[in-house]
Amino acid sequence: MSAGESRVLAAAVELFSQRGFHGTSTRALSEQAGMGLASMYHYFPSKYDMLVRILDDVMTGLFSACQSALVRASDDPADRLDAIVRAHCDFHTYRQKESFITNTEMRALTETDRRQHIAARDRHQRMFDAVVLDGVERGAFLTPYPVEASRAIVTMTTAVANWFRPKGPLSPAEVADRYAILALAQVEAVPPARTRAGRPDEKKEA
Amino acid sequence: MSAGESRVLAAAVELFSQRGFHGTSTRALSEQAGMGLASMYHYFPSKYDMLVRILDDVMTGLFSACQSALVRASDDPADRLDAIVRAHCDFHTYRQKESFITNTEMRALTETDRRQHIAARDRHQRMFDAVVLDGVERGAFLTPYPVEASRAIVTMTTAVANWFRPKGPLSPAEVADRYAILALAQVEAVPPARTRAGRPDEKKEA
Amino acid sequence: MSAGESRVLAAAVELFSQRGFHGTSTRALSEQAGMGLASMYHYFPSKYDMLVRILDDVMTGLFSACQSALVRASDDPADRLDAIVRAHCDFHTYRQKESFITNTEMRALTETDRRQHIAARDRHQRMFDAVVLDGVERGAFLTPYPVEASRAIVTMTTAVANWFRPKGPLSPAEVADRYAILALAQVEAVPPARTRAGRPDEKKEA
Amino acid sequence: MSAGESRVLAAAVELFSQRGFHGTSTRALSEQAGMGLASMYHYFPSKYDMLVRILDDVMTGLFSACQSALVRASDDPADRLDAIVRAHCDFHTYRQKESFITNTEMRALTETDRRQHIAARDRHQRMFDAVVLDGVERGAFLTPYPVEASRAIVTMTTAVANWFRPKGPLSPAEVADRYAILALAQVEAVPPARTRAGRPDEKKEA
DNA sequence: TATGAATGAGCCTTCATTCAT
DNA sequence: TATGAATGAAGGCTCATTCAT
Repeated sequence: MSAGESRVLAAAVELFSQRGFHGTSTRALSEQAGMGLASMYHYFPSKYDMLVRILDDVMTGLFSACQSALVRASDDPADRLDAIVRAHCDFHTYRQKESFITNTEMRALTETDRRQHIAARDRHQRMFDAVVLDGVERGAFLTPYPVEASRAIVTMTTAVANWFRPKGPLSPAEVADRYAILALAQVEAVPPARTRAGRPDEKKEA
Repeated sequence: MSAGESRVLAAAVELFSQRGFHGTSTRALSEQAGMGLASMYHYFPSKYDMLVRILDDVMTGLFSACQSALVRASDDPADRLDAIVRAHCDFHTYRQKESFITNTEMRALTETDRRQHIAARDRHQRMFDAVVLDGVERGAFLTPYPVEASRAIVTMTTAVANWFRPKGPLSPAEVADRYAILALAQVEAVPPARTRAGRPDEKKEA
Repeated sequence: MSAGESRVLAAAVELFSQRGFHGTSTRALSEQAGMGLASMYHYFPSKYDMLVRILDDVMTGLFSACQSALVRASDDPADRLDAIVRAHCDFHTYRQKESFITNTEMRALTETDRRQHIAARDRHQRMFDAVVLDGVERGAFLTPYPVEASRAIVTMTTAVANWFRPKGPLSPAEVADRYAILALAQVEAVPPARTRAGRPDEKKEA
Repeated sequence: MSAGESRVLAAAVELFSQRGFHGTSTRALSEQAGMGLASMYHYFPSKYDMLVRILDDVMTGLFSACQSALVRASDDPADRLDAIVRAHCDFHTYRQKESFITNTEMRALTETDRRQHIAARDRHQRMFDAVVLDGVERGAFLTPYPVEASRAIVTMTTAVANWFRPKGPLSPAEVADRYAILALAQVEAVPPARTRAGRPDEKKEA
């Protein structure tokens, strides 16, 4: 990756995360990148391609980070969940802006690109599902809602990119620690038998 | 609210949620609203004002929904958390599009409006914090990380607006049920004593 | 003239003089007139018609004011010039805003209307020319440039509408007094024999 | 000044003088300038800035033209007035359109810019005042109303831009000659003792 | 590699006017 | 007489992109 290319990419990450894709003009990008407007077009054929590049990088990085975390982890379900949650969390603190863009600008993609992106997200979600379901099968996790728990874990960890501040009270590692613990709590617990009044639309999956 | 006004607002909710604020043109809005472009300006002085109106309505509605849920709930901490999570969850399924806009378009606000909005979100988050911390004080919740748990609960429930599909497998009530259970699991559990290798940046709040 | 009509006309005089014809919106006019936007159209078929009405009134008023001043004046050339200059001057202080509009908004007229207006201005100018030329013929005025003097007198007096302030140091009558004197000075004087180097384009009327 | 810039400026001078600032659309300007609409914005950040530029250029040019005329003139009061009137007159014939815009579009300026512009006009007027008052002090001019005469001279000469036609009977130099003579006549003359009936509002400065 | 100049399409908004009530 | 609602056209300006240099 040439120096110019990475300057442009950094500018896009910065501005897309601050103002959104449609809220960022090419002029603003070129200023942020410290080059003339036309020069950017030597590195990317269009503004849109910068977005695609960022989202692709994020999904690729996220996937491989989680995968290699699992590879390094033991066979213990709790360990595996711990590992993948930490990896996911770290990614969203260390590469916060790119992650945030991924969370918010998916809709700027073309139909085709969006389908691809969603597919990648689904594959990613399924990595978490697999860990949780494996734990349930092996009796390590007791949650009656493994799929919902898995999704909740991914979304709450993804949201770290929305609120994390490097100068805040928690370091990335501390955030990861705590989110790993919260995640485990969700899957290990068995819900208390609780009587609650039925609600009008309690119909599906009953 | 006049008929025209609500048509415009509905159009804005629909398109802002699909394409984002900056990605929605006033022409598209007027077509969606079924009126001439200039006619919209009888109801809203600008596109921006539509956004502000939507975000204000969401924050107001969210706040009052959660507050009245707490009013109706018993004094039991688990009951109170259950109530507020359900209320929050319901809001994000029943008023999904508006909620989604709130999640994604905050950055389109002016500095002043954004500050106000963030203040409202903070007050809202503190409602959850208060419920969790109260449960911890009274010994009902054992989590060592009440603030993080509270934030995780809010964010994972907020994210419901991102993925929920009315035609999906779960009804809003079922989603609310399960998220209430997952939320409780996060605060009730005490983390297992677990030995883990320290990580390089474990420095803050140690 | 109905009450509504004169309110509209007063609003038009006020705003056209302040912001110009093209710089005044119908909405601003309706607010200034204290009525709804559509109501104005009961009194004038269009914004343009208000302008035409104002300019017509000015030209009519100006013409008759000057003419009746001449009727009342004696046969003495100096007296006649004095009378017409005072009348002209008074009109531009007492009906300052309308006069100012006439000075500046002629170009907003359609081709046809502009021709008519210019014809009226020319007739008006010729009233002054006649007074000056008569004085010259009768030996009362010595200026070698009666036509230029006449134009200069009209334009400098017309410009009174541009700078006169009712709260300024001079009353309308004082302005008229002095301008009458200045006008007489221009026509009565014979230029001193003055030797001056010729200038490159001294060609016409030589 | 780039070629594009002066093409835009020439277009603005042409159209603003014909139709006024508010009556000229940017599209019309771009056609007159022979370039695309967006291209104009390489040279001027807004239509308004073109106006400001024109008015600034006029005031600067007018000021320096009059000043250098005085520098070149002798010490004789009549000579000085002759020089400054000629310079002023020439400016309004040679740069007629810009001058005309200055006469008519001052009101399109923002409050701040207008104040600046008026200040410049006042300084300019005071140049004339100084010449006339100096002549009076030194006994060369006998007019009892030097300030009014000075203003009348400036306004009648300024109005040359309103009526002068290059193809008309008088060359710019001839106009300047005659206006210099008319101006001198105004200041040199002493008004005849004239008895006139008082008028109702003869109150101020009595 | 770099960029100043250029532009067609589109942006948000306001325009003068009409019409049903 | 009065006006709220509506609109097609036009307003000034910015957009992402191209191209000659």
